[in-house]
Amino acid sequence: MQDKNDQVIARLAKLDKLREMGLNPYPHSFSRTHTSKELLQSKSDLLQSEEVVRFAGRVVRFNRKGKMCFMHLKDRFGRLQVVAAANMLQDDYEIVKLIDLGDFIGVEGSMMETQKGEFSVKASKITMLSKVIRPLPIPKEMIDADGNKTVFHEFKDIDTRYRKRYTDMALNDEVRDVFLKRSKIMQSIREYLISKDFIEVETPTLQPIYGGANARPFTTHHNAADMTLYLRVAPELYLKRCVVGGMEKVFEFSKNFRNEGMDRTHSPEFTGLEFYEAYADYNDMMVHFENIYERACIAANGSTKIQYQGKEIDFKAPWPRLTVNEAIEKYSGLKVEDLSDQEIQVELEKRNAKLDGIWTRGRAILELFEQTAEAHLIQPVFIKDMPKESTPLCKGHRDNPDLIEQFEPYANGWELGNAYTELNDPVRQRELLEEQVNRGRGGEDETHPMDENFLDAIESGLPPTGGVGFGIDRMVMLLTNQQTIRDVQLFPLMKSE
RNA sequence: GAGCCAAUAGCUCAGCUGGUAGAGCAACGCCCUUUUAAGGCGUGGGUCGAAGGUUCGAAUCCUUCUUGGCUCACCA
Repeated sequence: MQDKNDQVIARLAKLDKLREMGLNPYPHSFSRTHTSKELLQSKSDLLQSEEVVRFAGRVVRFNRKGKMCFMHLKDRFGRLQVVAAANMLQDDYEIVKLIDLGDFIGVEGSMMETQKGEFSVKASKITMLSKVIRPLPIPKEMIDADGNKTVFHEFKDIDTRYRKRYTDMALNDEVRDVFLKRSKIMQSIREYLISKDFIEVETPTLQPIYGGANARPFTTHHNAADMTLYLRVAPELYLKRCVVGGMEKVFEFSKNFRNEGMDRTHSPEFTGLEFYEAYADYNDMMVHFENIYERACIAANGSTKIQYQGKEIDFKAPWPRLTVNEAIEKYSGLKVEDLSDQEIQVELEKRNAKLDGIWTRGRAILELFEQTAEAHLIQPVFIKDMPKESTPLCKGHRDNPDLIEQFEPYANGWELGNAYTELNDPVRQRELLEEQVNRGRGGEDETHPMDENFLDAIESGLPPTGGVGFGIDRMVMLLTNQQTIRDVQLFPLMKSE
């Protein structure tokens, strides 16, 4: 190993000693009779029966007292004290002398209470399960009479914690909790969609043509086929092919990759969920969306209400629906319908906003919405009926030719997702995609490639369909009160040290 | 991409206007059979993020770089 400090050397010496004693410091398994949670649950029975239990975990506290030693072992459910006394353990007490903080050990013994009343395993046998050779900066904790926990010398260097997430998780319970909640959130989404008869599918991550979102892709190369491939920016175009194929209701948890900037809410790889339902429209999708969010919130927090950075947000369904124009009027008093293009531009200038690329009335209205309304959208709300310039994949509005049937759910001022009554008119679809290819990406030099195979699919018949896409990471951030996307991704990308 | 801030022992930090590196925890040795941040006595541990520069002398001042954080910009 690279850096050998005194502590590593001391642990390697203990490792040798264990081997000299004829012990395997890395045995193949250990059968537990109880986890820490199970021991606590059967506390009174076990104290009475003096049944022999087998318990294992990582040593997170150590208090040697001559020929006696108190340890706390931590498993995934919590920590529990082990009392290791020389007269009980006989030869095994030699092992106790070679234990360091961070080691995994297994104990066998009966349950007891110490003089201070702490429920503990009275060890009659100790087994080293994994000798750790690198010191773990395990903090000391003090719990006062009121049950408040104070942590001393906490492992908190942010950079190191992301780079060594295994250590971070082992030491900081709150970190592991976030990922437990993430798992519960994903599970609740999956259960909801499956209960509504959706089929979970997997579509390509490596794609010869990328699409479905206006984003810059990562590029890679397949050697044997000698072809350029892209990591997907969104699964949308493939999921629609599934609907064309008759699957009717499909969803996918999709790792998406976008070769753009990184900040508090953007990571180059992130998880999206998209689902599509044949014979449904965007109104049906709003119902699914608010149900999914409400259930996920309950799964993670046991309530529809959360605190996010001091703000209370209630995800209880149903959520209000506002059109873009209604939202602008609500928060600025401006009636967009009555304003000329000129007047809209004046309102934008008043707010120091400028439009990159080609000026169109629709894009200007969207910009005005962002300037006036977005920051106010703390409680969950659906913003719907965007100007038609917004996206080429959405169907026109049934009542207004200037609008499309798109909605974006908002909460905490964040755009949480994006959904449409999907465009299924193949002639119109081709026109819009060709326009996009010709236009390139709003003022930038890169163009969006034309996906002929996707158009062929739409030409082969997409039923009326509603679709939704949203970011799981941002959802987990909200529902676990985390401020940065790195805190909800297990192993976030870091630059090389 | 811009501005500001930070990087010192395994961990958490101190180190003033430049004088040759410090604490607590952890580690090592000894004592201790009911501890709870256990305690007592003793010992070792550092390329002060990296590279240059100024100076008799740099952790400290200057420059550049690296990594991270915050704010802003970009990004449907």
